Amino acid sequence: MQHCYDYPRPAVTTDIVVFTLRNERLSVLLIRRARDPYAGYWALPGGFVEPDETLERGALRELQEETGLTQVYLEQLYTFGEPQRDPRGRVISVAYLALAPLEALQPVAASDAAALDWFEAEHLPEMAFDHRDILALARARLRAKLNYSTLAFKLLPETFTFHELQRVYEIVGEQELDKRNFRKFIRSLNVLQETGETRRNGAHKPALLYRLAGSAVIYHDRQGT
Amino acid sequence: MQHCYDYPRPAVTTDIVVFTLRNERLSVLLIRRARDPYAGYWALPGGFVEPDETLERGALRELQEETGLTQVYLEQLYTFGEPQRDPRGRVISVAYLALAPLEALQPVAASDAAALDWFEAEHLPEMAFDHRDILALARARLRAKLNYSTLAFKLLPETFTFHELQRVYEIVGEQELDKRNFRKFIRSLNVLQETGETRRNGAHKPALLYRLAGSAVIYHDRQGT
DNA sequence: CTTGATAAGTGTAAAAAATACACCTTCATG
DNA sequence: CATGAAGGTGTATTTTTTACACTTATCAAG
Repeated sequence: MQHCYDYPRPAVTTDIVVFTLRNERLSVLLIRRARDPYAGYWALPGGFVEPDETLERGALRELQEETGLTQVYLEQLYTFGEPQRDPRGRVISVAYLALAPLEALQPVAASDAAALDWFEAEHLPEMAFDHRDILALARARLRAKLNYSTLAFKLLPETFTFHELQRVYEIVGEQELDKRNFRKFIRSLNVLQETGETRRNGAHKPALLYRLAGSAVIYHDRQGT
Repeated sequence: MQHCYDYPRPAVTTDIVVFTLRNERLSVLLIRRARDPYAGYWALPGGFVEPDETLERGALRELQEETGLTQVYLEQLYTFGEPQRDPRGRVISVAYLALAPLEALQPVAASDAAALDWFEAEHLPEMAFDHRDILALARARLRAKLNYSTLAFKLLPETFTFHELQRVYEIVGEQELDKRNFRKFIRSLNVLQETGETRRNGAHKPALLYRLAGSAVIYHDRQGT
């Protein structure tokens, strides 16, 4: 069945940049393209938006279909619309930034795993379309928002230690932080809740476990995107 | 001539929130809709993206066609894609934030002026579609970016006095600022260039005129969108 | 069960940044 | 040439950020 319009229309897709921390590295989930264009190259998960779904639901659906992931934090990143970005024709892509702890990402195995892999943000393979640009923007955005949002927490499981949280800030922010000052900074956000539990982690004092307070807002200080 | 595709495609439009300062108020340019849906309501300028133009060029073209404006600062704001946002069918809109000094906006008179008007951001008329939401987001974004960007300068003509710049920050930020501290803050950005000129403005000391240094970056401190 | 190794957890002093605040300058007008 | 009005300037105080070192709880090995 054909769908006809009086004027030409672009195709609209979503592309999702899924970041997680693996082996203390910021990593992104990519799919190896089986067919042309860019056969053999790696691409962001994503696909066409369907008529009755919101952009965000479309992104979540594509992510589920292509990677099996369902439990991720998602926010809109930017819309890419260069006329020549896809050689097959005009394709406008609404890019999303997704974050999740590695634990939430095991469903990846559920799908066609051969074509799926994690890459360190520092060591990307040859990428299809303008996906390298999209990824670069996602990374810059994530890094910028670290300091005035609670995005970092989205890379951790529900409960976590102070040190784990600090590592997120250090890895994403690409700089080492002072332990005492970091704790002071986080406490000043007033978003931490003690769980009462501890985690024994080796031959030393066990660490207290925290969770993000349910009432925690995403933005603090200077609000913005 | 019909354009046919194997799958349904949404229409893609741009909508542009043009802010300026008028009578010491943050104001936005709206167009009165002549026909249904939302006949008689006010809407943001914008329209369909053409096959061979970038999203940004499309936004600039629509702005020119509908309002006569050509000299504005433009940045992408957000993409709105709720399936029901337009009763005529699926329309995805890439919203842009535009800023310009009132002086650059006289071309407004060039177009069908009867249907065009400025509204104070605080006193908006009944608006079509989800344009009120778009406007609210644009306003929040502008305000948030004041403190870590040079967006405020985009609301001023090429040369301006310190006091005029302060008024921009006060009006957009919705709070009064201390004169001496403000000057210290701006100087610390290192983006001001003295023109050597002054402006006589009444029975008092004339004000020095400045311009934004050509090398000035948009972002300072914490970079981000 | 004592000892040593390891990461967790804590406070204070110094430096930097942000804030509060008042008077002199320059010009136009009468 | 006196007056009124906005332009322009510096310093002291408070707040925030940074730098920095020792004690605590646990495990493993002797």
